[in-house]
Amino acid sequence: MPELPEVQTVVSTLQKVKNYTIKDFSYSWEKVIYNLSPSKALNILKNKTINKISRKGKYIILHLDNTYLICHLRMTGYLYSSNTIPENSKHVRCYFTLSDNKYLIYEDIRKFGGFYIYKNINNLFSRIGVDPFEKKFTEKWLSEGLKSRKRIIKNLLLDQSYICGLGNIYIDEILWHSKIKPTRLSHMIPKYKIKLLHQYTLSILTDSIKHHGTTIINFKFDNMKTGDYKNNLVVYSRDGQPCIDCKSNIIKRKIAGRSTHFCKKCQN
DNA sequence: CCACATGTTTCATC
DNA sequence: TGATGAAACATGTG
Repeated sequence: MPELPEVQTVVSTLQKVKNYTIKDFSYSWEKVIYNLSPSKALNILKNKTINKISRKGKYIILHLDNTYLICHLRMTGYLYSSNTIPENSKHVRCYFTLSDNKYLIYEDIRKFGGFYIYKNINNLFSRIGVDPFEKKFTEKWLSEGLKSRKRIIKNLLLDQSYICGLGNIYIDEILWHSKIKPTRLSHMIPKYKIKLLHQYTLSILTDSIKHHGTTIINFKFDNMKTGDYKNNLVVYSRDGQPCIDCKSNIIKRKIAGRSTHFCKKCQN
């Protein structure tokens, strides 16, 4: 479920585990760490301190001593800290016991998400592109990227190796605000719309972060809290309802293999 | 039973 | 090469 604003929300609330040390690791699903066996993971993580918690794209990065513990929530991941382990929660896939009787707990209904453990952060950075909140994300950079590719804009914006952090919901929202049809080829988008695309990418993500992201089905953070940017969505999950600008019906179609919502009249 | 779900990776194919 | 689409991952809901 989570895209950039939801992941940022999680990262903000996880600041409270900063300076805690990992003492133990327990799991109920052996594939919860993508690139290592659980026993090797424990060997590496044991007694390492969480020095910093940051984010790139949809990845949560825990900076340990000489090691990175990276979490991707995929569709239904829920990473939070607590003083107790939940007794009757069906979906706890693993948890890290921290110093001072704190826990870092990972729940995941669909088991798509999980962790990577890397010595070198370039293992991650080399496969993902520019985060919209990085300095590199300028109108000029975006414009050159769109012109040099000839791809359906929805597909391109979903491509995490180009821009990382955007997902299905926010792309639909950003394209509506920018008046760009999701099937438009990237090199055919006029300059003034690229300017809008750049501006709305930043303003919509910023706005959503202020609302702690969007909870439609599963997104939770901290202690069962939910985001309320849902009330600000203008196209996503509003198919059949009137466009807030022109009143014609919002269309839902499969594009790039994902359900895509847009206004036929406003977006060209 | 079927379709669908805020994501990413892999593989076959154009 | 580069892009696309389908499948796989696994579970739940309507």
